[in-house]
Amino acid sequence: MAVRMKDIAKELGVSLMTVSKALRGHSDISQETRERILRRARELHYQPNWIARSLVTRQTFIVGLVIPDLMYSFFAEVADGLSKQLGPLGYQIVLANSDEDPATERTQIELLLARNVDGLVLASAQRDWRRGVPHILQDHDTPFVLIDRQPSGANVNFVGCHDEELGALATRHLLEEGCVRLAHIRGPDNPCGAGRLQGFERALRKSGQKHVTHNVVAGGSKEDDGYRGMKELLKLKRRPDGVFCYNDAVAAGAIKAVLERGLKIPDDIAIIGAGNVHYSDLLRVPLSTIDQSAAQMSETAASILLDCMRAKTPPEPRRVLFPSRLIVRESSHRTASNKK
Amino acid sequence: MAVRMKDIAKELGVSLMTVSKALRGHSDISQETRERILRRARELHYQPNWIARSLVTRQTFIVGLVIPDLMYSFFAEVADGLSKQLGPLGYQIVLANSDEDPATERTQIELLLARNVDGLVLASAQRDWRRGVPHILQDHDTPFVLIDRQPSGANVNFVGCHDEELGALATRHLLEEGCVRLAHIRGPDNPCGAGRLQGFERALRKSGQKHVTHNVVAGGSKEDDGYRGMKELLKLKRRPDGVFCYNDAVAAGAIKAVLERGLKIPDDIAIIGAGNVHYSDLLRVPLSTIDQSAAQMSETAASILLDCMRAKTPPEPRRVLFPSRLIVRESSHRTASNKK
DNA sequence: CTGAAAGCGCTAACAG
DNA sequence: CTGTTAGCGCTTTCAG
Repeated sequence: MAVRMKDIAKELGVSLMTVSKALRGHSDISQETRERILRRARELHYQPNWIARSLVTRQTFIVGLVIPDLMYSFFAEVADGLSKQLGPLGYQIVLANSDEDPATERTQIELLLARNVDGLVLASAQRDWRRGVPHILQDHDTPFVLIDRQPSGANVNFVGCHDEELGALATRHLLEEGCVRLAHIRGPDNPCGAGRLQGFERALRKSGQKHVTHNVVAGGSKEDDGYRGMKELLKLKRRPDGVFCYNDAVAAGAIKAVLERGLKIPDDIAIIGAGNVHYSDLLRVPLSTIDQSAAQMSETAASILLDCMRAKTPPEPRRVLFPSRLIVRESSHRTASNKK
Repeated sequence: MAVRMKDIAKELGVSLMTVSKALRGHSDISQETRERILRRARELHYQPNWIARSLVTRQTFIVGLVIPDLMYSFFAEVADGLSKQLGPLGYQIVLANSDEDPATERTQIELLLARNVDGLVLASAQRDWRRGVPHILQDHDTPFVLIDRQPSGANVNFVGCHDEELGALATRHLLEEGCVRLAHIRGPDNPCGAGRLQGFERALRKSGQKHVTHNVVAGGSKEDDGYRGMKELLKLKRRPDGVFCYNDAVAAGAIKAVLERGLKIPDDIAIIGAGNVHYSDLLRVPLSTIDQSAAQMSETAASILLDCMRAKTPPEPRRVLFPSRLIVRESSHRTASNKK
């Protein structure tokens, strides 16, 4: 059994409180007693019981991170960044994987709240934020920051990028590269997937080019979804020559499907993803993508969360949008001869 | 403020105990009272306070996962597998990133234990397991499973593969492909890195081929380490024609360095990694690797841990070694003409 | 079937 | 400077 304060106190013939204070560096303990206590505690490998401490202080030094997927390296990067920011301050992170399912996400959030986490970072899988999660979160006054997935018109902390712009940026790039039969393998049915789709469509409308056609196929957020989506596109009589994929994982799947079919990227089909995942320049065909600054995002999310956790009264919600940055690599960069 | 049992009890005019029992489905509560309580609890979105509950039951339903790196997708796969196994049973996972540093790892383990986690999964960064961690773990009787990183001769739960065999397998493959100037970009200075290195050297000795030379360069476990390691190898007068990399991340970095130098893979240099990370067949040059069955590993680790957590008395430590499976892709597969 | 008493390991507030 | 008292929200034990 682990040592408790009581044990140290009894052994040293002082009261439990004296031990408690000494251990936490309270000033009103004599130099000598403090040292005696600290030494003995060290010898016994004493570690304060955080469960007990949390029960009274109402602080757990735990932050919950809810993400739809760990395998997609974008969220692994977020998790990594968050733990690097928060770890040195004594926080640990509880990971909850919603697997892109709104109901699972709800349950996980509830559990996290029941554990009295000090804060929450959510890449939400909710289709409609307003009806899903808010009231659970509002009952508890646990601060939270949404990340990556933008909730439609809710006044909450958010760090991410403007999805519609992102979609438009990717699409304009394909147009500029001379693609005339565009397609989009869309993401999940949530604000994020919807936003990128809208950006795609808006950019097409604005381009004003009459001869440009387009298609949208169902996708998702994972590699498999991209693979299937692209297969479907390849069945079309007039197959696309430029495809914007919801994210890099989807794009990776799409590339696979194209190469299997024996077509060339970008000559036959140009491809662009989103996320700028850390290995995307090492892919079969180095992947063009829209950078979302994952590292900075998690850094910002962490600092907003910290502000909230430290504040007495909840600060005004902040929304930080990082600019979408186009990164052109081989998968979409057509040589002059290929452009029309 | 969140609702407590006390609130429900007062409101319904029953005792706190009755609520507690009803909520946990105790049989000795009348049908009617139970329903009244359950209904009200649901209406109020009551969630039991796990901190309080844990303090008395000594169960947190939290499992700690300590890994040296999240970005290397192998561990992300482990984290994912673990949470998929344990999640449905009501467990959540606290992530602790040791960043390949033994001291950080120790601190993280101590914190996890102070949080009374029910169990621990460790991909340990300790150089020498015996002097590092055991006594911290033995004081607490928290069950734990080591994963991937094999401790030298300690009788504890372990799930992973035989590193020396893995190294030998990779090396034999390179020899069979006709490489004659082998090199190894080694991993961290721990049993795992050491084992793979030994396998490399053993396979070379056994091959008995006199004209085969070899080199070993310092590396690490990340992409950068591989990049730097390969750069160093490329400086040699007689540069290697076959390189075994500690893991896939290192191999990805190595590939980058080779391509930047304008050399061909596998014709000029064959490369093989380890881990069979999920995107390795999508890499610039599809990566040959040794599969370590990440998914099955985490599944097995989870089930061993569960057995321990449920058992009254600690079961005999189990060690499960998965076979290393060679996966040949383009990065090491030389055409006949290239073989000597 | 229901509830009162005691306590998990710790800290806040105050009294000596 | 040190110690006492009173909980945090829940469960365990045992008496009604």
